[in-house]
Amino acid sequence: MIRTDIDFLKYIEILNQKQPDYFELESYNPKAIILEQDKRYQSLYIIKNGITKCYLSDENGKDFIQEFLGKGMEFGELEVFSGNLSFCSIEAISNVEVYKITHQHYNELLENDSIFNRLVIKAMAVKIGYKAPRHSFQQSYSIEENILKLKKSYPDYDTIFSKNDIANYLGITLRSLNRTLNGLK
Amino acid sequence: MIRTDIDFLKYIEILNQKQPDYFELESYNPKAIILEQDKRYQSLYIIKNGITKCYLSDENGKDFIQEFLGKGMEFGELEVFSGNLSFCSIEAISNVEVYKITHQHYNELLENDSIFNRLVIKAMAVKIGYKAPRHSFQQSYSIEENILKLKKSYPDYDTIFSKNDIANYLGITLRSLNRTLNGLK
DNA sequence: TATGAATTGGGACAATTGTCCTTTTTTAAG
DNA sequence: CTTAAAAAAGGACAATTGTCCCAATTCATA
Repeated sequence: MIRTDIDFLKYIEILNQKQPDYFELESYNPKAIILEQDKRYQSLYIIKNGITKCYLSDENGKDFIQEFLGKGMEFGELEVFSGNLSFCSIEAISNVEVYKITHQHYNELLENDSIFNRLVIKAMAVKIGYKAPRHSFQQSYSIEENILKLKKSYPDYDTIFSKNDIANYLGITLRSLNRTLNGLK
Repeated sequence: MIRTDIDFLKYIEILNQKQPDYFELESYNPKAIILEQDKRYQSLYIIKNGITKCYLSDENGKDFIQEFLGKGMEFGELEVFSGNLSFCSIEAISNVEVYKITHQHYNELLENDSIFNRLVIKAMAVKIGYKAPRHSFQQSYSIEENILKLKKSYPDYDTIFSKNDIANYLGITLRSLNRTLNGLK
């Protein structure tokens, strides 16, 4: 549910010591929008601390939460390769610290640092790999089974996230979430 | 709906001329399983020709089609980085030709050929980028809207794919698909 | 061309989930 | 401490979608 990548974070912190001019440390309060959908950015981010949500908003104002991102997760990196506008928004849930790096510096690292390169590829492979099973499960199983699964892997999920976020993560309405939670009691 | 990556395919064919010992050309008939979920592989594939479906099967035997893959799409590459068993199955829909390359050779190319490296990263970025909007749309909109969207981008989708595949792609039952198609007539 | 298998189509009903509201509870700010 | 706003909870009803069938059609192959 909350993705992390500790190896990547560790390596970023090593790099940050070697080349402090590559990274900028930023802080955000809960509810701050760090990255906004459909905007153009020159930089991307790696989470040093805290939890964010990554979500898509559609024209009706409905949000679809893709994932919750924690330590070591990067975001805004896809735009380096596609050249497109950012295709999701990132909002801080807790207090969040991020390393910010420009596309240009990121590209330099990718080309000149093979360890960095490998870590980035690996992170992307993981991102591809976990999405499909989740969406598959969400579509094939009932809301009840989805909540039970969530509870199993994150017993205290309901203390960290709002009901609304959980519903948006599961792709259901708040009403359905409440109803199902009642059924479980 | 049918993903392709022509730039990547072109580059693979250039590489194949330079280093013919890296690639093996294989052919499959419709319905052949090229890659099977939960098995271990030493090689991965790039599609030279034809259409395949990439799907996950759950324990109840339900299939969830992630994508249809066409020219230039690679599959089985995630396992190079994760070391895990294959997490989806790939089945030929039309006659299919693929380039097969071992994990080892693939890794060598990644490390020594920066153009190849960049194409692989780009392909992964695209894979990450298109999944989320699709699943978001599928969850937020009615079956009818999903079918209309499909028709728009692939007017002749129903001549290429079976009804069952379309239903599995949309994450709905065959019954629901038929009902909705009737409503559209 | 006969025959069983796969694919397509749809009726009837049940279950699930969403929509629209209203109420209660909690939170945050003055 | 008061008060407005946000979050949580849930009633009533409607709409959507699934389940379980069975019939018709097409396809592949002996």
